[in-house]
Amino acid sequence: MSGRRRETTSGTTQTTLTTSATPPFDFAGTAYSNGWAVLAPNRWESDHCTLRRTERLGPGRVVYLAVTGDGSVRSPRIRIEVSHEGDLQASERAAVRSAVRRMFRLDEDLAPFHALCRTAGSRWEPASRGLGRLLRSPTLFEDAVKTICTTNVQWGGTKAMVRRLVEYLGEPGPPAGSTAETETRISVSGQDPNAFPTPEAIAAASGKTLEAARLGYRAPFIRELAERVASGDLDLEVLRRPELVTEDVRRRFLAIKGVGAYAAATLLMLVGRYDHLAVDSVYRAFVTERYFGGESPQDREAERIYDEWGKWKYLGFWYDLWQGPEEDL
DNA sequence: TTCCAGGGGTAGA
DNA sequence: TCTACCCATGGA
Repeated sequence: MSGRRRETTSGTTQTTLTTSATPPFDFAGTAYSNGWAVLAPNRWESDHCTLRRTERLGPGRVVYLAVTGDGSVRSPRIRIEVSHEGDLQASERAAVRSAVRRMFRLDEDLAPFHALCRTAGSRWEPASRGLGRLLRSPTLFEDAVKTICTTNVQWGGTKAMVRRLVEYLGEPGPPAGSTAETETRISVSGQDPNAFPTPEAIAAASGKTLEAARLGYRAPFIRELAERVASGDLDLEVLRRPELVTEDVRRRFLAIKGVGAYAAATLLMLVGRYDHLAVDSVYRAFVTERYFGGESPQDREAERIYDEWGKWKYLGFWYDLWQGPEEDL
């Protein structure tokens, strides 16, 4: 990890940090892997292969991140440009590095999955070259709120709900600077969004504010989740611990109101457990077309398609979907 | 207007 | 454990 700082004319400072990833690692294939890259406060610039994000480091302390890869698969490095006011303390640099490493799963061992891909046939072989690290959020709270916002709604609705939550309840970052580099950022990405709202902010939101976010029947679920996390009644982060039994983690996800089988499987994926498939309309449509000749199977039958992937079945399906239905079986 | 989405909660069997 | 019904919202 290294750092370099540069003053701008607006009082905003840009500090560049770098961190490494264990090869094989595909930066773009990780950042733009599952849709999370376009849910606020993330935004994906495909032209520059850059993931941007507004990140809250503490009360009144919000920074902008621009994350890029160096294109190397074998000795990959990640560059994090932090736009901030004042000095970026050592603890804040560590927090930024930790957030990015968690988002890109840089400490997750996918070697067994990649090994499976090399033996699963030509369709999956490309995934062994650094794919399968599905983007996630710095906190499990943010991931849980976003997952609930994916239920029973089209993707455009999910994006709109999350965008409104961020706009109405997130903390704004510092005003944009005026250097050429910063102006490039503005011209490319538009107005920077707020940071993702804290559990406390959502718990304390007025009824009118949540109503304006148009979360529909999800609003009381998200409110209750925020209240439980803010009060300390629910510690989501402990569910990331690898020593926990997957089925216990799943039961604890299912105990969250608004989380059913689909959302629990999604959250398990987000904590690095791929044993369960998130069977939704996308899954059903894909396997119906690719494996059942267009005739809708029962869910149990549909799930058996990926049995051979064992504890990696979520990623087995994810890459199958990524490849699309066209290729011959 | 009707259907349904990257479903889930609840009641009743 | 299974089914039926209901749940806001918005796009097609």
